[in-house]
Amino acid sequence: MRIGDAAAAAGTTPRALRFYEERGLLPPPPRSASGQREYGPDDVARIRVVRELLHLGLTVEDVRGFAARLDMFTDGATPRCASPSPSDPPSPASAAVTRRLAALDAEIDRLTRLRARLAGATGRSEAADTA
Amino acid sequence: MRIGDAAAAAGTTPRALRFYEERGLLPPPPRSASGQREYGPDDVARIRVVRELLHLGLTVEDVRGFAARLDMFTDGATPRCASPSPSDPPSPASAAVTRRLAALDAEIDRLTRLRARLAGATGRSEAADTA
DNA sequence: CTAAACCCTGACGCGCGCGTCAAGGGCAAG
DNA sequence: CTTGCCCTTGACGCGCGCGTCAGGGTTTAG
Repeated sequence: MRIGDAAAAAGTTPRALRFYEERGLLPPPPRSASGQREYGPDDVARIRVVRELLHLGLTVEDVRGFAARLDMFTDGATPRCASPSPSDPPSPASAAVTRRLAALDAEIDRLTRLRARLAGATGRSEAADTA
Repeated sequence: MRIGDAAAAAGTTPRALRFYEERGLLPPPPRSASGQREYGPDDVARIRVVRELLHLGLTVEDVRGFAARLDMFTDGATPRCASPSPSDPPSPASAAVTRRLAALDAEIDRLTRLRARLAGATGRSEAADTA
């Protein structure tokens, strides 16, 4: 299948696929004689995984870090970093997840404090909780 | 005083002052014969107020919305939107604050959900709370 | 008088995940 | 053959709050 169909099958756009490829999230697919990209079903599965990871808040940089091992996830539905033994060398994936969690916590923290300061300085006093 | 001194007195940079002026957060100050901006102590106070509001999470757009009434705050230390009667026509300031609070809440909400999904999908389960 | 330090305007850079336009070539249907 | 949609690469746009450089003029201390 060509890029448009692959993109549609994965729920995204051709532009996004070229972007992922350019940034190293997808391997360069084979080309037809005229230079057009040729994707297979496995590629579509991989694209879905990449998109899931991005939607989970990982950055392009994060995902590129362990792009080579992404095929391990293409069979399962949701990526689960099972830890066989608690003292394994941390995989680049779980390291990226840890960093992202820390970054998210820091940002949530910052915004929460900001909200408190803004509400406090203007005389309001509701809470902001949804978790 | 010239722009460098005014900026230093307010704890910021000349570039920021020109930026505030360009975006309508500060009134254009008088110029010397050679075109250099001339600031007074009142201007410094106003700059401080603008910076406080920005640090409180208001956007440039927000602050520009009620820039004309900012002088009301230049004598008090912390801006307090006292509400004389609970059913007043909302000032542009408190409207902006309300919008910012809502935007902050929405963003905190989004990040919190994102964090939960990321933690959940990878098998971790700590909480993220600091408020 | 000269050099240093300041001021001016205008314009690009940043970080992110693509969207969008531009200019050209390919591919299947009528 | 033509029509019309799809593909290719390359480059800019976005939103925010300035930082930073370029290429000048001004002011001030020695």
